[in-house]
Amino acid sequence: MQNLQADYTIERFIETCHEHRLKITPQRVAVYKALVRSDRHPSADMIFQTVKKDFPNISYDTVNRTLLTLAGIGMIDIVEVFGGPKRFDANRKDHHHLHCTKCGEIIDFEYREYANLSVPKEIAEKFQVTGKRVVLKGRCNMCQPKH
Amino acid sequence: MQNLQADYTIERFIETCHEHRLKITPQRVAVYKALVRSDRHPSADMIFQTVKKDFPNISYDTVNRTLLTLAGIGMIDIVEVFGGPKRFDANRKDHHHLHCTKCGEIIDFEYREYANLSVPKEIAEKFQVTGKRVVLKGRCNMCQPKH
DNA sequence: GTGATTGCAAACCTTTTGCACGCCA
DNA sequence: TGGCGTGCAAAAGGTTTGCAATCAC
Repeated sequence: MQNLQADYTIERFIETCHEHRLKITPQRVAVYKALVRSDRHPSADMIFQTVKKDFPNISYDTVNRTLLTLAGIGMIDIVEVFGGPKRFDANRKDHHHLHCTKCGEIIDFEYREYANLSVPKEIAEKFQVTGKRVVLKGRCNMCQPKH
Repeated sequence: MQNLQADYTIERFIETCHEHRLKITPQRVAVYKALVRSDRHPSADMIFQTVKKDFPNISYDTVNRTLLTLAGIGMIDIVEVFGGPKRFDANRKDHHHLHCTKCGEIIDFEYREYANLSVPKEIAEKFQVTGKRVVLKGRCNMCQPKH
């Protein structure tokens, strides 16, 4: 997973914020860093718990609003879930998801063959597609029924 | 959308309930029917509003619990969302989703070419895949930026 | 009859909102 | 300085839980 994060730099973060007229605050930087460092699609609360260690005074609200703001400008993603709190992702690489229907975990994977997924013509005409993802559902390693 | 629903019969519903030792109650039948008739991935509350017309005494709880129970035995699906309440789907056909990042709508589509999506070998070894879905993100017809 | 299911109410968790203060540009 | 962003507190929305009464089998 480590290499997935190579593309992120704080400089880039600052640049993108400027483009969108967003102020650079220590809180925003901290939230973004925490998200980039995680590979577990954390919820706002998980990020909050992490950031609080360095920023004891930060509020949950700020974390949540920052995540929504960053998602709004496309700097991070909101990940599809099957219930429960929103989960976020700073992984900008083309990747796909395994979803365990038992424990709810969402696991990233990359797969070249999915890169060229075509979009049906009728859809491309009406719908401006900005992202494609394959979601595989099933039971993860830990949740397989034992015999 | 009409044809998507052809496969559903109450007989089948009853049969599956029996297999799983679930009792057939009027509430369960009503909830299931309401879901089958909808093509909009309704939330528990949307189903509740519908069923209430015929069943003024049904409680939101019963609706919600019924949906979770049916999802638990695989008779219906919980649909991936990007925040907000759980959404359900009784469409058992192989289909895929358009997700509008603006209004949040999730739209079904079918596409033959996605039927044969391969699963990476490393994943097939560890992960018991029970479903595959392509999720396209973007702006729907209504939400396209106007010029 | 008996155990599963329902309806109700309270509790819980996440997200949203309004506002005054403080900080970044 | 001006306005955006933060922290706080309250409200709103969705989901879960416990329990007594009821219903399907």
